[in-house]
Amino acid sequence: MPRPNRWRDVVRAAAEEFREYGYDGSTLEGIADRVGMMKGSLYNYIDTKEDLLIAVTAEPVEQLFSELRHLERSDIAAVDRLRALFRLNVQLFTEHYPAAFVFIQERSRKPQNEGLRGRDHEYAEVVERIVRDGAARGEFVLPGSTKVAVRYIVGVINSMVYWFHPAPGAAKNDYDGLADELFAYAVRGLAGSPLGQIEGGEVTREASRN
Amino acid sequence: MPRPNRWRDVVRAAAEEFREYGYDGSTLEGIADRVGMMKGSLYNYIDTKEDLLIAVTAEPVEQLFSELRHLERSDIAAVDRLRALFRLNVQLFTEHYPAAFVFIQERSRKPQNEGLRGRDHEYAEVVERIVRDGAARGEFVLPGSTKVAVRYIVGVINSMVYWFHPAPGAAKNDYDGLADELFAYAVRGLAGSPLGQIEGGEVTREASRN
Amino acid sequence: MPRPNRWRDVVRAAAEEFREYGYDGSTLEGIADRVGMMKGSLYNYIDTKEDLLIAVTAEPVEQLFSELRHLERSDIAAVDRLRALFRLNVQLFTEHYPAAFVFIQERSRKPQNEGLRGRDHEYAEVVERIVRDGAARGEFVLPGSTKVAVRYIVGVINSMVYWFHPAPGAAKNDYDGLADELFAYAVRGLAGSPLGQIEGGEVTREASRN
Amino acid sequence: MPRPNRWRDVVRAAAEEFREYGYDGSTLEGIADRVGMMKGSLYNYIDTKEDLLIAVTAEPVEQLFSELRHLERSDIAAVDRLRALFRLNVQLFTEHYPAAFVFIQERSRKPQNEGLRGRDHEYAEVVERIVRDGAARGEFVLPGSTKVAVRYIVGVINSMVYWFHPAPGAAKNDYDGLADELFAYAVRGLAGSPLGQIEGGEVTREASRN
DNA sequence: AATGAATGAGCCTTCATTCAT
DNA sequence: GATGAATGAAGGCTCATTCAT
Repeated sequence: MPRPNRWRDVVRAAAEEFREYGYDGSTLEGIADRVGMMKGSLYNYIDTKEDLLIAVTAEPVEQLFSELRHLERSDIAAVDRLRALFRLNVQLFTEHYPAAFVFIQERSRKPQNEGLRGRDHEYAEVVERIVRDGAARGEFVLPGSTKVAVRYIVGVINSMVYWFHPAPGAAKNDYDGLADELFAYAVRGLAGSPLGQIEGGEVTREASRN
Repeated sequence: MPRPNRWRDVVRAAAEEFREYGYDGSTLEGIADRVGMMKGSLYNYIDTKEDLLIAVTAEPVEQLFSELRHLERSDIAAVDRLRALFRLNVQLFTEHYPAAFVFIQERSRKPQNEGLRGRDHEYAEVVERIVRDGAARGEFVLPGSTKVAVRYIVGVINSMVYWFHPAPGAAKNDYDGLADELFAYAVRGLAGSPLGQIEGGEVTREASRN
Repeated sequence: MPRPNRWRDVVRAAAEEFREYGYDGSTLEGIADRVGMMKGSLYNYIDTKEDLLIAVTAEPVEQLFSELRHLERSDIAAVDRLRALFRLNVQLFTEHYPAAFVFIQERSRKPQNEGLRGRDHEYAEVVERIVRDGAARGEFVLPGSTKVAVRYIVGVINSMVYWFHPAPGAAKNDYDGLADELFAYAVRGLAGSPLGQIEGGEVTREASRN
Repeated sequence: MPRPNRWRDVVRAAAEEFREYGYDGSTLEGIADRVGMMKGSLYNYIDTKEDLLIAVTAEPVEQLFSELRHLERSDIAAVDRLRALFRLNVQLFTEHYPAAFVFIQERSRKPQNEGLRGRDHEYAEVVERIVRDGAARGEFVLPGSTKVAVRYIVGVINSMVYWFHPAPGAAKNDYDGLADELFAYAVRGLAGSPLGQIEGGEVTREASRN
């Protein structure tokens, strides 16, 4: 009788605990409780608490980057790549909400976290390539430095974790409409040109119910 | 030789410690060290560690809200109010960087923090009034719900704390240009209408050096 | 080699420490030292220091009350019930001296201790029933209120803890003679009727060696 | 303008604080609060906290012993001396309730307290002389050792502090009746010879209202 | 793999005591 | 005498981590 490996449960529990109390505020005992084991048993899976932080974010992050690589290889307009980026992120948040929250929230912690910070930086570089490309092609008009433009986009996307709470059990694409809506703001602003001019990714009203 | 009251020093030290390690990761001893006193002495000023979190954010937050009230009483276009909002925030970040960072970072902690969360909500309401007003006047065009528009703006502003590091000793208005630049993105988007159409608050290139 | 559970040791150590320094004057470290563990390890058994106070007194107190219930069900004269009560208490003191001392000493502490105080009151009620019954049967003659009579008896019994120090390793009934001697004073006073009139429980001189 | 010396207030405050929380559970700040001064100011009156414990009990104890000396010089029957002893104690409790409570409660604390313990012993000696004398004269009949008889009497008297709460503002002799009532029990026991045989000190029913 | 007891370092908080003003 | 700030030594409690079973 094969005993199911509980590593996944452990990681999920850790994600939820970190989500709720933050990394420092979380307790190995709290995590063990969620899984239904003793805190000592966690050390059959990890060496240190920090391992859990890495594990929590690892898979979702790798998945995102894998998809980002696909995206960057595609031969579409910068706007469309940007729209896809928004969707990818919303999909990630939908499927891995706690992990995503934890990543965003913990990336600026002092000790260690080099891993998280490094990934954060890589992500910004992806956005930067899209922005630069779009600017070069005339799709985007940057009134200032590229850097600010990039941070603006990254900020819009990351700040979602503070207000976007996917319904439990939501499917990957359930919030694509929301992604498009936010994307629309990012690209044409609050007062920007009419929506019609941005083709594709129809924004549905229902999407913003969250 | 008068013994100066060190409450201000204590709050400043706490702000910096929280900034660096987060609230949970911070130590009263660490804070006391920065002030140059024993950790026990802190209790001449506070009752619990949590008091420091409140104290750190209290003054800057009150200052911001006081200015927001002024702003809301003014009789200018919604766009202009929004631009002013961006400047106010950047000025706040400039003058109270650690406190602002701590506020943004800690507002989603679980235990307590009702105070922070309440202020967070109030802030969103201010933005909401500006957005609604602008939409009513035709200054803004909302393709989706107001809620998302508001969160978009709030997100753009708040996410600054993760990349905006004012020079030590910077003066209040040193980064108004940066505020305008970010404001421009918020209002006309990455691909929006030419900058010229948005009067006032000229964006200077130098502003984005940070 | 089985690791024995040390809860009993912990409780015993706590009883001795409390006995010696009082609850407030006692230290978890002091208790842990007696058991031979680190103070932090105590928290595998308790949640707070107060738990130890409860644990120390719980078993002896329950044992006493269990025996009191037996006693009250018996169908003997009030004098005899009272004599039995004295013996029960002395036996309790003999077997659980530190715990008994701690109970008596700490029951009037301010914070909490509702448990102790409640038991104290229950005990007085048992005595009251004996006294009332004896008065009704003409065995006792109360010159004043029942209340004072009850407190007189309770006082005589409780005050033993301040001078009665059972020999280490003493057996349960080793001091029954002492109990009878004290009982004799309680019932016939310093100047009372000759001892012979009170049947049973012969008072031995040797008993008062303590 | 003569500033009234607050030493008395300090001692009274300490007595009440000790009464309520015990010596170890009491705080110099709590005491200072009652007097209306800062805890640091207490050190204008004392050198250490222990000084307060001594001060609290000193005067009442000295007063009692002074009266005991008078009593011992008097040439009356042992019974009468014993009755006077009960009255003296009740008067002391009436006039110095907190102090008396503190004395009784703290005398068995471990560190120091040699002073208190010494006085305790002296007191027992006084009682012993009365008991021995009464036994020699045939006023008392001791079925066992003198020691137990003495401890019996001391216990009856001391245990009063746990149930006797004089009305605030009560006068010295307000509870003489209660003293006599208790004395009656001490001398003739619960089942003893009729009250009438013990002359003097009429026991009033009202006395036992407390 | 899991358990539960133990460890040891560290944290928040308390408090008697000191001291410059 | 009084004040308020500071000290420094604990003390209760937490928690990541270890380990024998």
